[in-house]
Amino acid sequence: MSRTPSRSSPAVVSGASSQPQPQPQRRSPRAADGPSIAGVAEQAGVSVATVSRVLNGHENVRPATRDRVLAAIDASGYRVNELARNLRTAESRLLLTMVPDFGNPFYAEIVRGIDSVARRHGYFMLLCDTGADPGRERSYFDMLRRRRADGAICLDPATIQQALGEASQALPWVACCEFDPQMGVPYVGIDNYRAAGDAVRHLLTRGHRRIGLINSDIDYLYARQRQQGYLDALSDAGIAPDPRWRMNLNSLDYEAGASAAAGLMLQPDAPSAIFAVSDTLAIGVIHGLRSVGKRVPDDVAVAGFDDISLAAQIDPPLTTIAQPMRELGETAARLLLQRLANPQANVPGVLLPHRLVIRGSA
Amino acid sequence: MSRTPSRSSPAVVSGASSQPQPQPQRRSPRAADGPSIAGVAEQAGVSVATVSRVLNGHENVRPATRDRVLAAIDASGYRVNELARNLRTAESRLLLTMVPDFGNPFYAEIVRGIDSVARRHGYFMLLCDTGADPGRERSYFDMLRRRRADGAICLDPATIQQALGEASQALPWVACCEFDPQMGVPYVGIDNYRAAGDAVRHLLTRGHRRIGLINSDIDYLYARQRQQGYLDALSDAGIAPDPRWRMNLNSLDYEAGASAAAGLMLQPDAPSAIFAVSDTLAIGVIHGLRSVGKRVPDDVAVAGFDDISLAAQIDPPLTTIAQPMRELGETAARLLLQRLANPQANVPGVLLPHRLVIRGSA
DNA sequence: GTGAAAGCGCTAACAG
DNA sequence: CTGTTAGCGCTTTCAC
Repeated sequence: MSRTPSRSSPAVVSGASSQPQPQPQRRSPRAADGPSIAGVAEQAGVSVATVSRVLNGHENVRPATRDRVLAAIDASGYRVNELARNLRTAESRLLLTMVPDFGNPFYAEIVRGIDSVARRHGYFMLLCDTGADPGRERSYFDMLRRRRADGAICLDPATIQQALGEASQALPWVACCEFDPQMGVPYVGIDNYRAAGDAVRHLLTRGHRRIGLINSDIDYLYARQRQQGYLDALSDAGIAPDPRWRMNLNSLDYEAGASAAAGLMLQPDAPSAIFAVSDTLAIGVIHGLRSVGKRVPDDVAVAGFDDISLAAQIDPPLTTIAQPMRELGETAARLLLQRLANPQANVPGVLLPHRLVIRGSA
Repeated sequence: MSRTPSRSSPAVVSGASSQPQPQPQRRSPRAADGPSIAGVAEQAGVSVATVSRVLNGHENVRPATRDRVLAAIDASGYRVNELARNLRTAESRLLLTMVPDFGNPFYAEIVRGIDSVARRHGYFMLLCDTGADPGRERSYFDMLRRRRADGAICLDPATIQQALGEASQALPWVACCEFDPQMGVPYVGIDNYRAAGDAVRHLLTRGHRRIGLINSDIDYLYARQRQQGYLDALSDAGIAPDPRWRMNLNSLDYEAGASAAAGLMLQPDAPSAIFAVSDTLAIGVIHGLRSVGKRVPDDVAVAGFDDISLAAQIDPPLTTIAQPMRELGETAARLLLQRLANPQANVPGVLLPHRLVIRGSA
């Protein structure tokens, strides 16, 4: 077998470094880094302005000249220095996406959506894992102020967004999934209240009366909205929700769901169904249920939320609320691009439809 | 319930945009964007050089002057324009990380490792999903040439890395997980050959003789190495590997694993154990096995590779080879930083230890 | 200690 | 059509 992993002593297999501690030193401004636009101009026998024109595809260049420039570019292996271009045009063509945890598959698909429209519009996307930490969040917002990025999409808890306060109001950003309509920031999300109600009503339809809720941190607006949807759906059915059926977790990890479910089952009058506000949680719940000898859905039914691709793969397949993840990301990116194009226009808030997906778990 | 999702018509809930098609226009260079360093200098009654000095924490500034500058900065809400700074210092402080599919949880943890050391060294990390597409790969490498980024970490298939050819040899990048030692590019990874052998030998120990291999695209060096490890382990045990037990998939999705496993079971003399080269595949395999009525591990044992956090959660818990994902990422980032700090130093290739984790599936 | 001035490489008027 | 020129905002010698 292999040695036990050891942080301190990776096995050096070949070569050697003369610099054990990485201590980046500034790259010399005058490094032999290939030619600048001036070099190309000289080589082609034209002015830098002309080179710039062909670089940017302007019309007013005689074909012969253009060809000469192109040849010079080719011969010299020239590449524009975007740093310089960006300074001149006052834009970085970089978009920030801030997520609380990019290990969660839910975000992966959203981020793909953002990335695809960003790229289609000539922007690159920088993915930032904030860990739902206000400090990190703030430091990323600072990138906007420092012109490191042109705009941002924030998926962090609404509470954190609010903490940024009015100071950030004017910055070019939009909220995705988590948003406070009052804040005046463009947003895209779903109707969490109704979606949660749909899930609970499905459980009700299946004959369940004791329905537990495994919720995430209440810092998330979606957590509050889904809880309300759950509460009201129960009340509407003439059921008085027992507070002991509800749990709030500060993590969406599988493990968190597993131990929460196991805990819930310890109660004398334990729920016969559990609604978890995230598929990752729900998958953990199923695991936790099994660990205390409960069968799903026979002993306890489980419903999740998001419909990540994994949901259909586990045993039993997960009944869940599908969010249009890809579309959420795409819309967020489009809203941001709109705002960038037209800073003073008021950009809409958008709600996308969700869908109940019934599988084996409930 | 809700309407069916529709790509073309998101429900606009509030506000309205005057610009339906995002058509970014250049931000005016002279925008009212807060003061520049010159403004601060004027306000503090000093030169821009002095402001720059306090900004960068240089020693030779009289405390009184420093305070005056700091006050001016504070009062004006000044933020350095990193675009300008970057042009001047000829570095972007941006690192690229290229992954073939960032939906795979395996990469998430590696990327976290990269991100943490990058940030600790004052760099931001741009995550790029190449989809294992050479064209996208190339375009990201171009960011290095255009100075959009200072360095890159590539997790894409070795075949693609090689396709980049010598042209990229001089660029500041390192390979992670996928690497060709011959290429002269710094790398970090594990001993895939031995790791695969360890997995297969474990299956052998459990008494299995007919062991299937569900492999990924052979473009990946790891796929070839793990296959060889599998083959040799079998041969060493005096078993002639049946080619019908082997499958190559061009995806690591759960679905791919599921249908591959189902297919494998159709054979007359189907394997009694399956080694999948990725946990995501293995999870799909278990699902696929179940769908054709096979129990795991009683009818068919399953071993995976990676040890993503999900592996312990599914039923049955997955026996797998653990890769030190976090450490792989951290090491890759450190190697890159080393290379940046000292371009001509030859940076080492590093192999990190793996570990067999025995759970319920095999 | 502090200031003046020279660029980093590029784009965009403005002339011609 | 093409060239000249003036910066974008910052860092960094080089004087004083």
